[in-house]
Amino acid sequence: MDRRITKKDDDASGKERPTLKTLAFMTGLGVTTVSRALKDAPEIGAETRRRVQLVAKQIGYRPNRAGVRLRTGKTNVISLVLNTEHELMSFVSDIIYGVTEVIADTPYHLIVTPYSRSQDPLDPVRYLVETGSADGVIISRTQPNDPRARYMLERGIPFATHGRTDMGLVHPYHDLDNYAFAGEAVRYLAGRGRNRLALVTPPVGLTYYGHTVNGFADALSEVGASEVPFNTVSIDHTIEQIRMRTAQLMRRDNRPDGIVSSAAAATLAVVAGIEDAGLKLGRDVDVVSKQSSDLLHLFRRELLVVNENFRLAGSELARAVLGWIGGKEPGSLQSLSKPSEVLPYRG
Amino acid sequence: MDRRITKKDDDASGKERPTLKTLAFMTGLGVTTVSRALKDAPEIGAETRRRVQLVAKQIGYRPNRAGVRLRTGKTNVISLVLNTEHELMSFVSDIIYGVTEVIADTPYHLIVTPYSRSQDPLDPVRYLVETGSADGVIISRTQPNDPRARYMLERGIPFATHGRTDMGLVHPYHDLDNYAFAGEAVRYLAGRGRNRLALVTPPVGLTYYGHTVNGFADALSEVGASEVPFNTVSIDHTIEQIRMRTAQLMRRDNRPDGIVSSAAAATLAVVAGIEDAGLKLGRDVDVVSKQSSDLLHLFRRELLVVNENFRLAGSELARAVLGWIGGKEPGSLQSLSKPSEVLPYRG
DNA sequence: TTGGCAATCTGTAACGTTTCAGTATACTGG
DNA sequence: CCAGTATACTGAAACGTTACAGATTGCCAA
Repeated sequence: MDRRITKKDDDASGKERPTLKTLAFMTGLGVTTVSRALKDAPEIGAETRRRVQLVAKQIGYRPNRAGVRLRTGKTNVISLVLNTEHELMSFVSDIIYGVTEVIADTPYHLIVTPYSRSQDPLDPVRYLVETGSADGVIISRTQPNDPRARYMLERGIPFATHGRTDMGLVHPYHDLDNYAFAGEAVRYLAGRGRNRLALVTPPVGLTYYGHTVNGFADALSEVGASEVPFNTVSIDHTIEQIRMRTAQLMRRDNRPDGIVSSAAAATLAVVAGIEDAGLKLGRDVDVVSKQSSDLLHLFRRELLVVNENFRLAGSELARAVLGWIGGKEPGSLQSLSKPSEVLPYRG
Repeated sequence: MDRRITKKDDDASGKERPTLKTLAFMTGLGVTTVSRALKDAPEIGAETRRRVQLVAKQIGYRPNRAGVRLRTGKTNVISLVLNTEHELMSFVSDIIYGVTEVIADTPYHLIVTPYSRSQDPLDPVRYLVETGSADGVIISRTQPNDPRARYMLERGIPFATHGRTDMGLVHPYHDLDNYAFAGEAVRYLAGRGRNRLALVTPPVGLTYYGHTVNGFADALSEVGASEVPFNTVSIDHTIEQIRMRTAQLMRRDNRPDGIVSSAAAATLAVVAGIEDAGLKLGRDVDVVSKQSSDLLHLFRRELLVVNENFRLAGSELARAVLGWIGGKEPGSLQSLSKPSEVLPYRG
């Protein structure tokens, strides 16, 4: 046997990052044994196992991600796919923080995969799947018939959606009950005597657009109020557009006396529009708005708010993906948050 | 030669992701040749090179990240290290988008590495460096004497800081000129006849705290105005705290008639506090505030704003890190943004 | 002719991990 | 005492890539 001295036969020297080989050398075992001992394989003697684990802890052994990934295909990465144009502000950081909270004491890393308006939303997902860059994926801006969900379901890659789909396919999701939100909002406004209501909708095409619109409509007929159509804007429009069109709306004869808004940023614009039209919030019109951080009441105390917790959403989505990766049933990884009740300014 | 048939000798079948071996088989070359042809090595014949690259493009070859990483140590990852408690809202998503914009057409992925208040800020950085999880790092909340920067400089890992240090060590950074910001703000207020000014500072301990305070002080004496001390808050305090203490401040005899605020969220609280004290913005007191999205003017049109572009910051930071990784001089990768001028509400 | 050299190309080893197919030892029941 | 088997361990191969150290060919100068 021609046994040449190779570069690393003088292992366990000191400065280099320890590997299984280092551990094997230190314990006098084979790398196979060390590998199995570290993952509590049953065919390793109890004492050996403890010994290996002790040494590993002592010298701060951390498995090399590239090694694991190359051998097993497991990336220990989950990817959050984000639209870099639409996603409104604070939203994103909260979700990210929620996700990181959950994966903090797992080996998982979070990578952010962006896509822009010009691209097909399927592109980034296809990239992730084709290159095997992640073990799990989180997507938002979910549509009733979502090609991304369908694609990942076909390829068998675990994912979770922020928002539900409606394709008769089962997969993990987290969503706010926007049907309930819109309903609560309408009932609250009706309780204050408002009966000509307008809705600032979510982006047309997303699933929760439908939920919101339905909740709004159903509650309207329940309380016997009427809708003032306001289809010219959604929360995806710019501040300027929303503001202008709200002002137009509020100058009409049959202007609404109550508005339900699906997002805080849009609400700022709506209020500006209302005031542009010379009307006063709380007197001429009441506005109920979702918000994700507690800013609207600083803005105008007359605003009526419903809180949505995006940090929670991030956590739930991460939990769902990890659960699926871990072998749980996708159907058991779905969660729906109730919105808070409608909150007027308190003291 | 005992040449056993191994699992993958029947390569190039179709469904599997193509590797160098696949390309080698298809072109009839060795994997070494293919590898070098793809990176335009000079010792490969021009025609061979073109041929390999053509085939590679045709079948959509993408180098396996784990393979490259294992072999070379290059991760093709850059990490953004974030504090999950302090970082204020929209801030974060803008930076992320800025970063992703720059790395979009590079092989780099962005991973978000969080740390919480309870932890030593050095922890996540140490983790990244020790596990070799990234080729480059971006940190924020930079301090004059920043242990993280020092640590990474020692280890020789490329990084960029959002904000400058003051340790006599040179490294890439991007920063807003907060000295200029505070100065402009003071001069603007003085121009409106305000001469008893207070400052809502950045978090004590961060480098730009000093810049801001100095810019404020120097401009004060330049214009002959006086400072009303307001050291009880910084923009790291909660909305409630800022609001309460502003109200207290504004009820005192020697209350300021002008306030400079270092962050939009704090400004909301400041305004609330002003109004709690029964005073009117624009009449009793003027407020100049930095903001990163165009919301403050919707909030109160009397506010005077200075814009800070965090998306640009993200791009600059990413460019800086990539530049350093690519071998440029760290000293050449520093950039300082001028703040916008002070903007009153326009029509 | 021959030695040298440039131009192209190639096999092998190595990065760190897990899995497959064992091997060595001790113990069991007949 | 032996076959059979459970227990505890091990070497080699493989994942996909790059670097090192050649190998082969053709050409030119001496």
